[in-house]
Amino acid sequence: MYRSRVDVLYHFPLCFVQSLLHAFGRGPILSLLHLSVHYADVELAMAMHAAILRQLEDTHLSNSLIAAYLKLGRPSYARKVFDEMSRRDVVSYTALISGFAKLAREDEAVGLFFEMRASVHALATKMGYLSCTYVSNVLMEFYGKCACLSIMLKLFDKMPQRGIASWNTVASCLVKELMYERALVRVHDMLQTDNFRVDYFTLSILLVASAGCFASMAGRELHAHALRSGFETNLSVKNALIGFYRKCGNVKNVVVLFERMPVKDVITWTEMVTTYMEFGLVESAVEFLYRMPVKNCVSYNALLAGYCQNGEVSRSLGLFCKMVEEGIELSDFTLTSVVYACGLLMETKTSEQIHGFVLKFGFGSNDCIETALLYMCTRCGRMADAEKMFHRWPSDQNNSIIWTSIICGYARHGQPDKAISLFCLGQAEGTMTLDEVASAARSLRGRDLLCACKEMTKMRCEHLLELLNPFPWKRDYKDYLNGIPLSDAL
DNA sequence: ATAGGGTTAG
Repeated sequence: MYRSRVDVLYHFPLCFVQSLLHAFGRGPILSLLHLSVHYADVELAMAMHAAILRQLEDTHLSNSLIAAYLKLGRPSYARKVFDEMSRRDVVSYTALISGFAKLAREDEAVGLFFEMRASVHALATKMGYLSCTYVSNVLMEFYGKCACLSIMLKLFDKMPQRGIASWNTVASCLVKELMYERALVRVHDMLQTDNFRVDYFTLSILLVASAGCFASMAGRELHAHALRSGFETNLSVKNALIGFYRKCGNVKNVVVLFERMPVKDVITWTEMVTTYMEFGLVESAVEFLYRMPVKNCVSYNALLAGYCQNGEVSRSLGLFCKMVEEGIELSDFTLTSVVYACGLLMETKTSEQIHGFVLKFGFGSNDCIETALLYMCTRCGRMADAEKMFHRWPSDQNNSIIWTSIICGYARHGQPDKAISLFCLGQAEGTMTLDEVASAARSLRGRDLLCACKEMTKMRCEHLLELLNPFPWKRDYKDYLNGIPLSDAL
C-alpha cells in the first residue's frame, strides 16, 4: 500500500525501477506515475523521470511523464521532457497543448499548435489521419477557441469518424460563443444522423445552453432524459440542473434539487449563493456562504457580485476589504464587481482609490473591468477620465454599455448637449440597440430628449416611444409628435 | 491524449 514517496523509493530504489522496466516493460512505471498524480507527489514523478531518463526515446513513457507533470502543476518540467524527446507523436502535442491551454498560457499553446500543424497535421491530412478522433477533436477545440467557428465546423463535417467527444466539443464551443440555440440544434441533429447517445458531458453542456437561451421546455426534457438514462446522478449534471432551474425556474426547484443531492461540491454550494442572490434573498446567500464546507475565490466573487446586484454597496465594499485583508485570491471578476460597487457609491475619493488599486495590481485589463471603470468614472463626476477611456476604446469592438454609461454621465453632470450629440451619433451608427437608446434616453430630461427625436427616423421614434413606456415624459413626447410632422424632422 | 457544472460591465 502506497503511503508516501519515501515508502515507494524505499521499497523500489531507482536501480530496481530500472530493472522493473527491463523485466516488465512500461506497466509498473505507468502505475507509479499514476500514483504520483493521485497523491499529488511531484517528487515521485521526478524519481520516475530519473529512472526512465535513458528511455526517453520511448514515446509512450515520455507522454505519460508529460501528462503527469501537467496534472501536478509543473508545466515547465513537462515542456522540458517534450523538448528532449527524440520522437514526438500526436499524443505528445495533444497533452502539452491542452495542458498549456488549461493554464491560460495561450501563446505557448498556439505556438505548439502551429508547430504541430507543420510537423504532424499536414502529414496527417495527407495520410487521411484526420480519422483519428483525438487529433480532430483537439484541432476543433483550438479553432473554436480562436473564434474560428466556421473552420471548426468544416473540420467537424469532414471527419470520417466522430466520437461522442467530437459532438461534445462542437456543442461546448458553440455555448462558449453564446450560440445556445445552435448548440441545441446541432446535438438534436446528432441524435438523428449518427446513432450516438448523449452522455453526462452532453447533458451538462446542453443544460447550460438551455439556461442561456431560456429554453425552458428543452431543459425540462433534458432533465427527463437524465432521469431515464441514469446520468442524473452525475455531479456535473446535477450542478448544471441547478443552474438551469436557477434561470428558468424558481428558488423552490433549486432547493429541492440541492437537498436531495447526496454529494455536493464547491460548485453546488456556489450555485446556491448565486441562486439566493438572484432572487434577492441576500441573507440566505450569506448564510450559505458561511455554511460552505469548502469555499474558494469564485464563491466569494458570487457573494460580492450578489451584494452589488442587490444594491448592498457598503456590504460589498466591506467584503472586498475582508478579502484583501485575509489574502483571499482576487481575480478580474472580483475587481469588476468592486469597481461597479464604487460606481453605485458615487464617491470620487473612493473611486480614485479603487482605480489606483486596479492599475497597481495590474490584472490584465479586459472588457468587463474597463467597462466597469468607465461606468464608475461617469458616476463619480470624473467625466474627463471617462472621456479619455471612451476615446481610447478600440472602435472595432464597439461596446454599447460604454456608450450608455457616458451618455448617462453627461446627462447626470449637467452637460445635456454632449449627451444629446453622442446619443444621436450612437443611434445613427447603430452602435446602440433600441433598448439601449431607451435606457440612455431615460437619463435625459424630457426637453433634451425632444431635441434628440428630430434626428431620428420615424420608425425608430415610434419604437422608442413603445420602449419608453412608462416614461414620465411620454405624454409631452406624444404631443410633440402630434404637433410637428415627422417628415419635417427627418 | 480529446469533451462538462459555479463568479464580472448599463
